[in-house]
Amino acid sequence: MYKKEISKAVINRLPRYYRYLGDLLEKDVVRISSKELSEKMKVTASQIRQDLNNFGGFGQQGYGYNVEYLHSEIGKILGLDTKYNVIIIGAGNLGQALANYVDFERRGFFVKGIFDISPKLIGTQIRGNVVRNSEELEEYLKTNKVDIAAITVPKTKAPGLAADLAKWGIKGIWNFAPTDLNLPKDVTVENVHLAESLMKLSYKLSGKDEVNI
Amino acid sequence: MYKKEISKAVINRLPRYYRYLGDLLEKDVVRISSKELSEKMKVTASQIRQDLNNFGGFGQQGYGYNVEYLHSEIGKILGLDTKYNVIIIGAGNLGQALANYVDFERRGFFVKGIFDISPKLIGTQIRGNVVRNSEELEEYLKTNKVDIAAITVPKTKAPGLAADLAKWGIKGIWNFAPTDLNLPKDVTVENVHLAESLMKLSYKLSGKDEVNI
DNA sequence: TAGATTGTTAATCGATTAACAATC
DNA sequence: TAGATTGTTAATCGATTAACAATC
Repeated sequence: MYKKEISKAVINRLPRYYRYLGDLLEKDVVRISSKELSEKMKVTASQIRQDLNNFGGFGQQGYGYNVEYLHSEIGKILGLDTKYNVIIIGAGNLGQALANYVDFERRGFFVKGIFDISPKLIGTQIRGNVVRNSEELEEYLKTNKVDIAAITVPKTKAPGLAADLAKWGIKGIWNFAPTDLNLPKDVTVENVHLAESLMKLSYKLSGKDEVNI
Repeated sequence: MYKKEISKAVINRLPRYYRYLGDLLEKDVVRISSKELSEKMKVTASQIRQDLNNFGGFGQQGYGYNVEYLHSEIGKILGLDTKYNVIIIGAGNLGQALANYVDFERRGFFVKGIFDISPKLIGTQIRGNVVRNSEELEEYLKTNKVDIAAITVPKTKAPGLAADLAKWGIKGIWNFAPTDLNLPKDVTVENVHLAESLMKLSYKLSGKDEVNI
C-alpha cells in the first residue's frame, strides 16, 4: 500500500464535475453516462472515466453513474462534507463582496470574522459581522478555530500578513492579493489573481495566440 | 509561413512573468538571467527560455534579459498596450468591487458603464459611473464601443445575458457567474469561478490529494 | 579571448485519448 | 441473454526538462 498523488490537472477539473452534477441533480436527472456528460462538458468521455477512477469506481457497467451518488462522492473528495471557519482580512470592496457571498455557506464555508486596519471600517457591520481591528488578529486566533483566511489586503501588505497568519497557526489561505506568498509547506495557498485573469482575456482578444513563423 | 498555436500552459504563465518583471522594474533591476528569474519564480530556467522563445528571442547570450525591455515585450504580447472599454453588468458587491479596482486602469482597462436591474441600484454612483438600467444595454452598445463585458449577475441570468451580449457585438466576456457560457467562437470568455477556487482550497486542506492504493 | 547565458534540439516525463475486456 | 457502459491498459500526444552549440 502506497500513496498515489493525484495530478493537479485532475484536481482542477473536480469542481467543474461537481457543478455539472449539481445542475443535473437540480433537474432531477437520476443517471448519466460518461458519454452524455462528456458532451455537456465538452471533454472526452475517456477523460471523465480516467479522472473518476483516480478515486475509485463510482459507476456501473451498462448503466453509467448515479448522479446523486457521484455528486455526493465528489463533494466528499473535495472536502465539502466538512465545515470551515473563514476569516476575511481586508474589508474593502472585495472583502465585503466575499463576506456577502451567501452561496459559500451552502458549501460549508462560514465567515466568522472580518478584519481591517482602517478606522473608517472598524466597527461597521457586514452581514452580521462587526469589522474588527487587524491588531486583534493574533489574540482572536488564540481563542477561535479558523481554517481559512481570505486575504484581500493591498499587495505590499500581503506577504507579511500571510507570514504572521502562518505563524499563528492558519493552515489555509485564499489569497486575492496580486503577489505570491511563500509560506511553509504545511500552509496551503489558493490564489485568485484577478489582474492575471484579465490579462489572459486581453491576450486572447488581441489575437496573438497565433504567431507567424 | 504558417501560424503556430501557443499552448494554453504558456499563456497562463505569461501574466506571472509580467508581474515578476514589473516587480523587478520597480526595484530598478536592469538585467536578469533565466536562472535568477527561475529561482525567484520557482520554475525551471529551461521553461522560461522555452516560453519566451515562442514569441521571439528577447535575450542576449552571455547577458540575460533586459528587465525593462522584456517587461514591455510581454506587455505587448498580452495586449496591454491597447486600451479596453469595459462595462460591468451586475452592480452587486462583486460588480462594485471590480468597478472600484483602480489598478485595472493602469493596465488599460477602463470601466465605462455599470448596469443592473435593481431599482435600488439604478441611478446610484460608483466611482463616477451612474448605474444604468440593464434594459438600456442594447441601446448603449449601439452608440458606445465596448471591448469587454464583466458579468457579475446571478448564475441563472448569466447564460441568457451572455447570449444577448454576443448578439449585440461584444467580443470579450469576463465571467464571474458560476456557470459556463456557450457562445459563438468569435466571442472570448475568461472565467473567474470563485466557488471552484474555494473548493480547490478545501480539497487541498482536506488532504485527499493522496489516495491509498 | 574567456565566461556566461541564450536559443534550440533532443530526451524525458506526464497527461490525454483510444481501445477493449470485464461486467452489470 | 444481448446491449450498454464502465474500469483499465496501451498508444498517442503534448509539455517539461536537459543538454549543448551558438554567440554575445
